[in-house]
Amino acid sequence: MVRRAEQSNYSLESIDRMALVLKALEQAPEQTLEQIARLSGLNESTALRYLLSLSKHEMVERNEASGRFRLGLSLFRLGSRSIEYRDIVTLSLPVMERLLAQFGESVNLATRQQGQVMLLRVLESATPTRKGAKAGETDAWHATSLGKALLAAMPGAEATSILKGGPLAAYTPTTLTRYDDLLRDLERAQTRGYAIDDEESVEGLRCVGAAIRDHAGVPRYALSVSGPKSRMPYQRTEEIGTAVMKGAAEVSRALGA
Amino acid sequence: MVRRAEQSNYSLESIDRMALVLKALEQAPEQTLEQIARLSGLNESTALRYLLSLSKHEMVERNEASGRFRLGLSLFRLGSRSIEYRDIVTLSLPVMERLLAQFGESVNLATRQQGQVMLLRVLESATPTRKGAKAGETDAWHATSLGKALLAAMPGAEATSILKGGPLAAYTPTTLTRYDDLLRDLERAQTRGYAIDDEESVEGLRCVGAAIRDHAGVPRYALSVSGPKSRMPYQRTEEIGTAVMKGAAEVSRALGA
DNA sequence: CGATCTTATTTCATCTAATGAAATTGTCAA
DNA sequence: TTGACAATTTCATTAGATGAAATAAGATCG
Repeated sequence: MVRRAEQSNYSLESIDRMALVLKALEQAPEQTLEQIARLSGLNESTALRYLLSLSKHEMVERNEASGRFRLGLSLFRLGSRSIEYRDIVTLSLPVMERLLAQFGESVNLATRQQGQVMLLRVLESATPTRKGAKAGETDAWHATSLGKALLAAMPGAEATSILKGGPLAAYTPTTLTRYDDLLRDLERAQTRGYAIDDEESVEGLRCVGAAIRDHAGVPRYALSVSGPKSRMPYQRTEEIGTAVMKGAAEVSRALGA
Repeated sequence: MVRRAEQSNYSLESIDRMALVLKALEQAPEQTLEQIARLSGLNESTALRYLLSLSKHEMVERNEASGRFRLGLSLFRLGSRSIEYRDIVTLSLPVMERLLAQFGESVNLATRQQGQVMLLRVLESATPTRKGAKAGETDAWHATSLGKALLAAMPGAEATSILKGGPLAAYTPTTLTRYDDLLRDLERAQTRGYAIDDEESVEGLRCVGAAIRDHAGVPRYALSVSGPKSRMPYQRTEEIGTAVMKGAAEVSRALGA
């Protein structure tokens, strides 16, 4: 009954082109036909046809006044459905709620998506100082506890190939932009069991994160707690880190790791 | 510069077929090729090609063990982007937060999408008893305060055409399933300024909602507060209803109504 | 108020690339 | 082992996608 497709040339070009259009629309909130054509590399006629066709299904909308195009609400509906029934979301929710209740800081769940780290769910701290990250956003691999927790948990070769994808951008003065520093940090995370982001992505923000392994033992998700450094002194970081690690292990077990 | 497409035959069939596939995938969390082909009306070969092509872009994923198909995480990412920059979401957030703080009950924002009422944003009450609705879900027009608030605010002919779409399904014993009853209820909502859902969609749940008008005065969104009837006696319903109505008017003004 | 410019939309001849019936292959269950 | 079932691949056919060029609608400027 189960047989997996092997042919790579088994792909519709129109779907690839549609994906190019959507990828272009992701780049900015609202764009003109010209911009979209340029970004997607499609002929203007073709880009317009894709945009109008997608509009019909509300996957693309346009600003009535300016005629510009933007991503449509059908995508929001489909996207909501796409995580609704995932085990990872339902299984980690109780753990996330417990961490939020215990420490009062924001709790985040992320996964790998198209080579990036994407937030799946965010439980926000009730305090006014919070990062304000939203599910669906993508984070840097090397500058967040979520990304580093995943990197530290995966085979070295895989981590290397991800990091080779681009330079280590500096988001703050403490971002680890040197390869050696990062590798050492990942080793520390490995022995410690959780990764630390000490203002490396956002100034004033400290996070601790640990990887979650799926049924096959693959580190596919990561759990983190993040808060302003004023409320996250190093001693507390250790305490929270241990709890995050335990929580991640608990979810891993629930997934059948 | 702005010229609007008029030709309806300006649409790519491959995009229509892709939409059929995605629509089929929305019906259930995970499906076999056969189910998807049947639901979408496509030939199995064709359906498979679309599914594999969409998989390449992570808009579709498959269960490794069973080979079944499901909606992919790219859609979640795209969907998040699609509401990120909308005025309605940013403008109503402060109002929603104020209502949550004031009454301690869940606050919901919805819009029309593909002929249905879809939740755009939900701020959940901190109490354990809460509906647990999630953004992206769709609600019944005739059995929720959000739907009824929209119906009551739109021209009668439009409301009628929406309601003619199907029978008035009964979700609870108090759901208004008779056309006359519903119309009378909508009239009451009109004079009152907000709609009430008194356990009409979920037993034990009471909601009050009001419509938000866009810059052109079209009732495009709705705001509601929902809570268990134990905490929503009629007197409080009135108080909250007035606040919701005022909040909705505030957002309408912010949108330029 | 008209001319000009910019950008979106439409047309249409060409031929790429999508289709689906049938054959094949892999898995599961007996 | 052997069917039975469902997924995958092949391939001849032609539907339907493409893009260059023409057109139309606003916007801007003099």
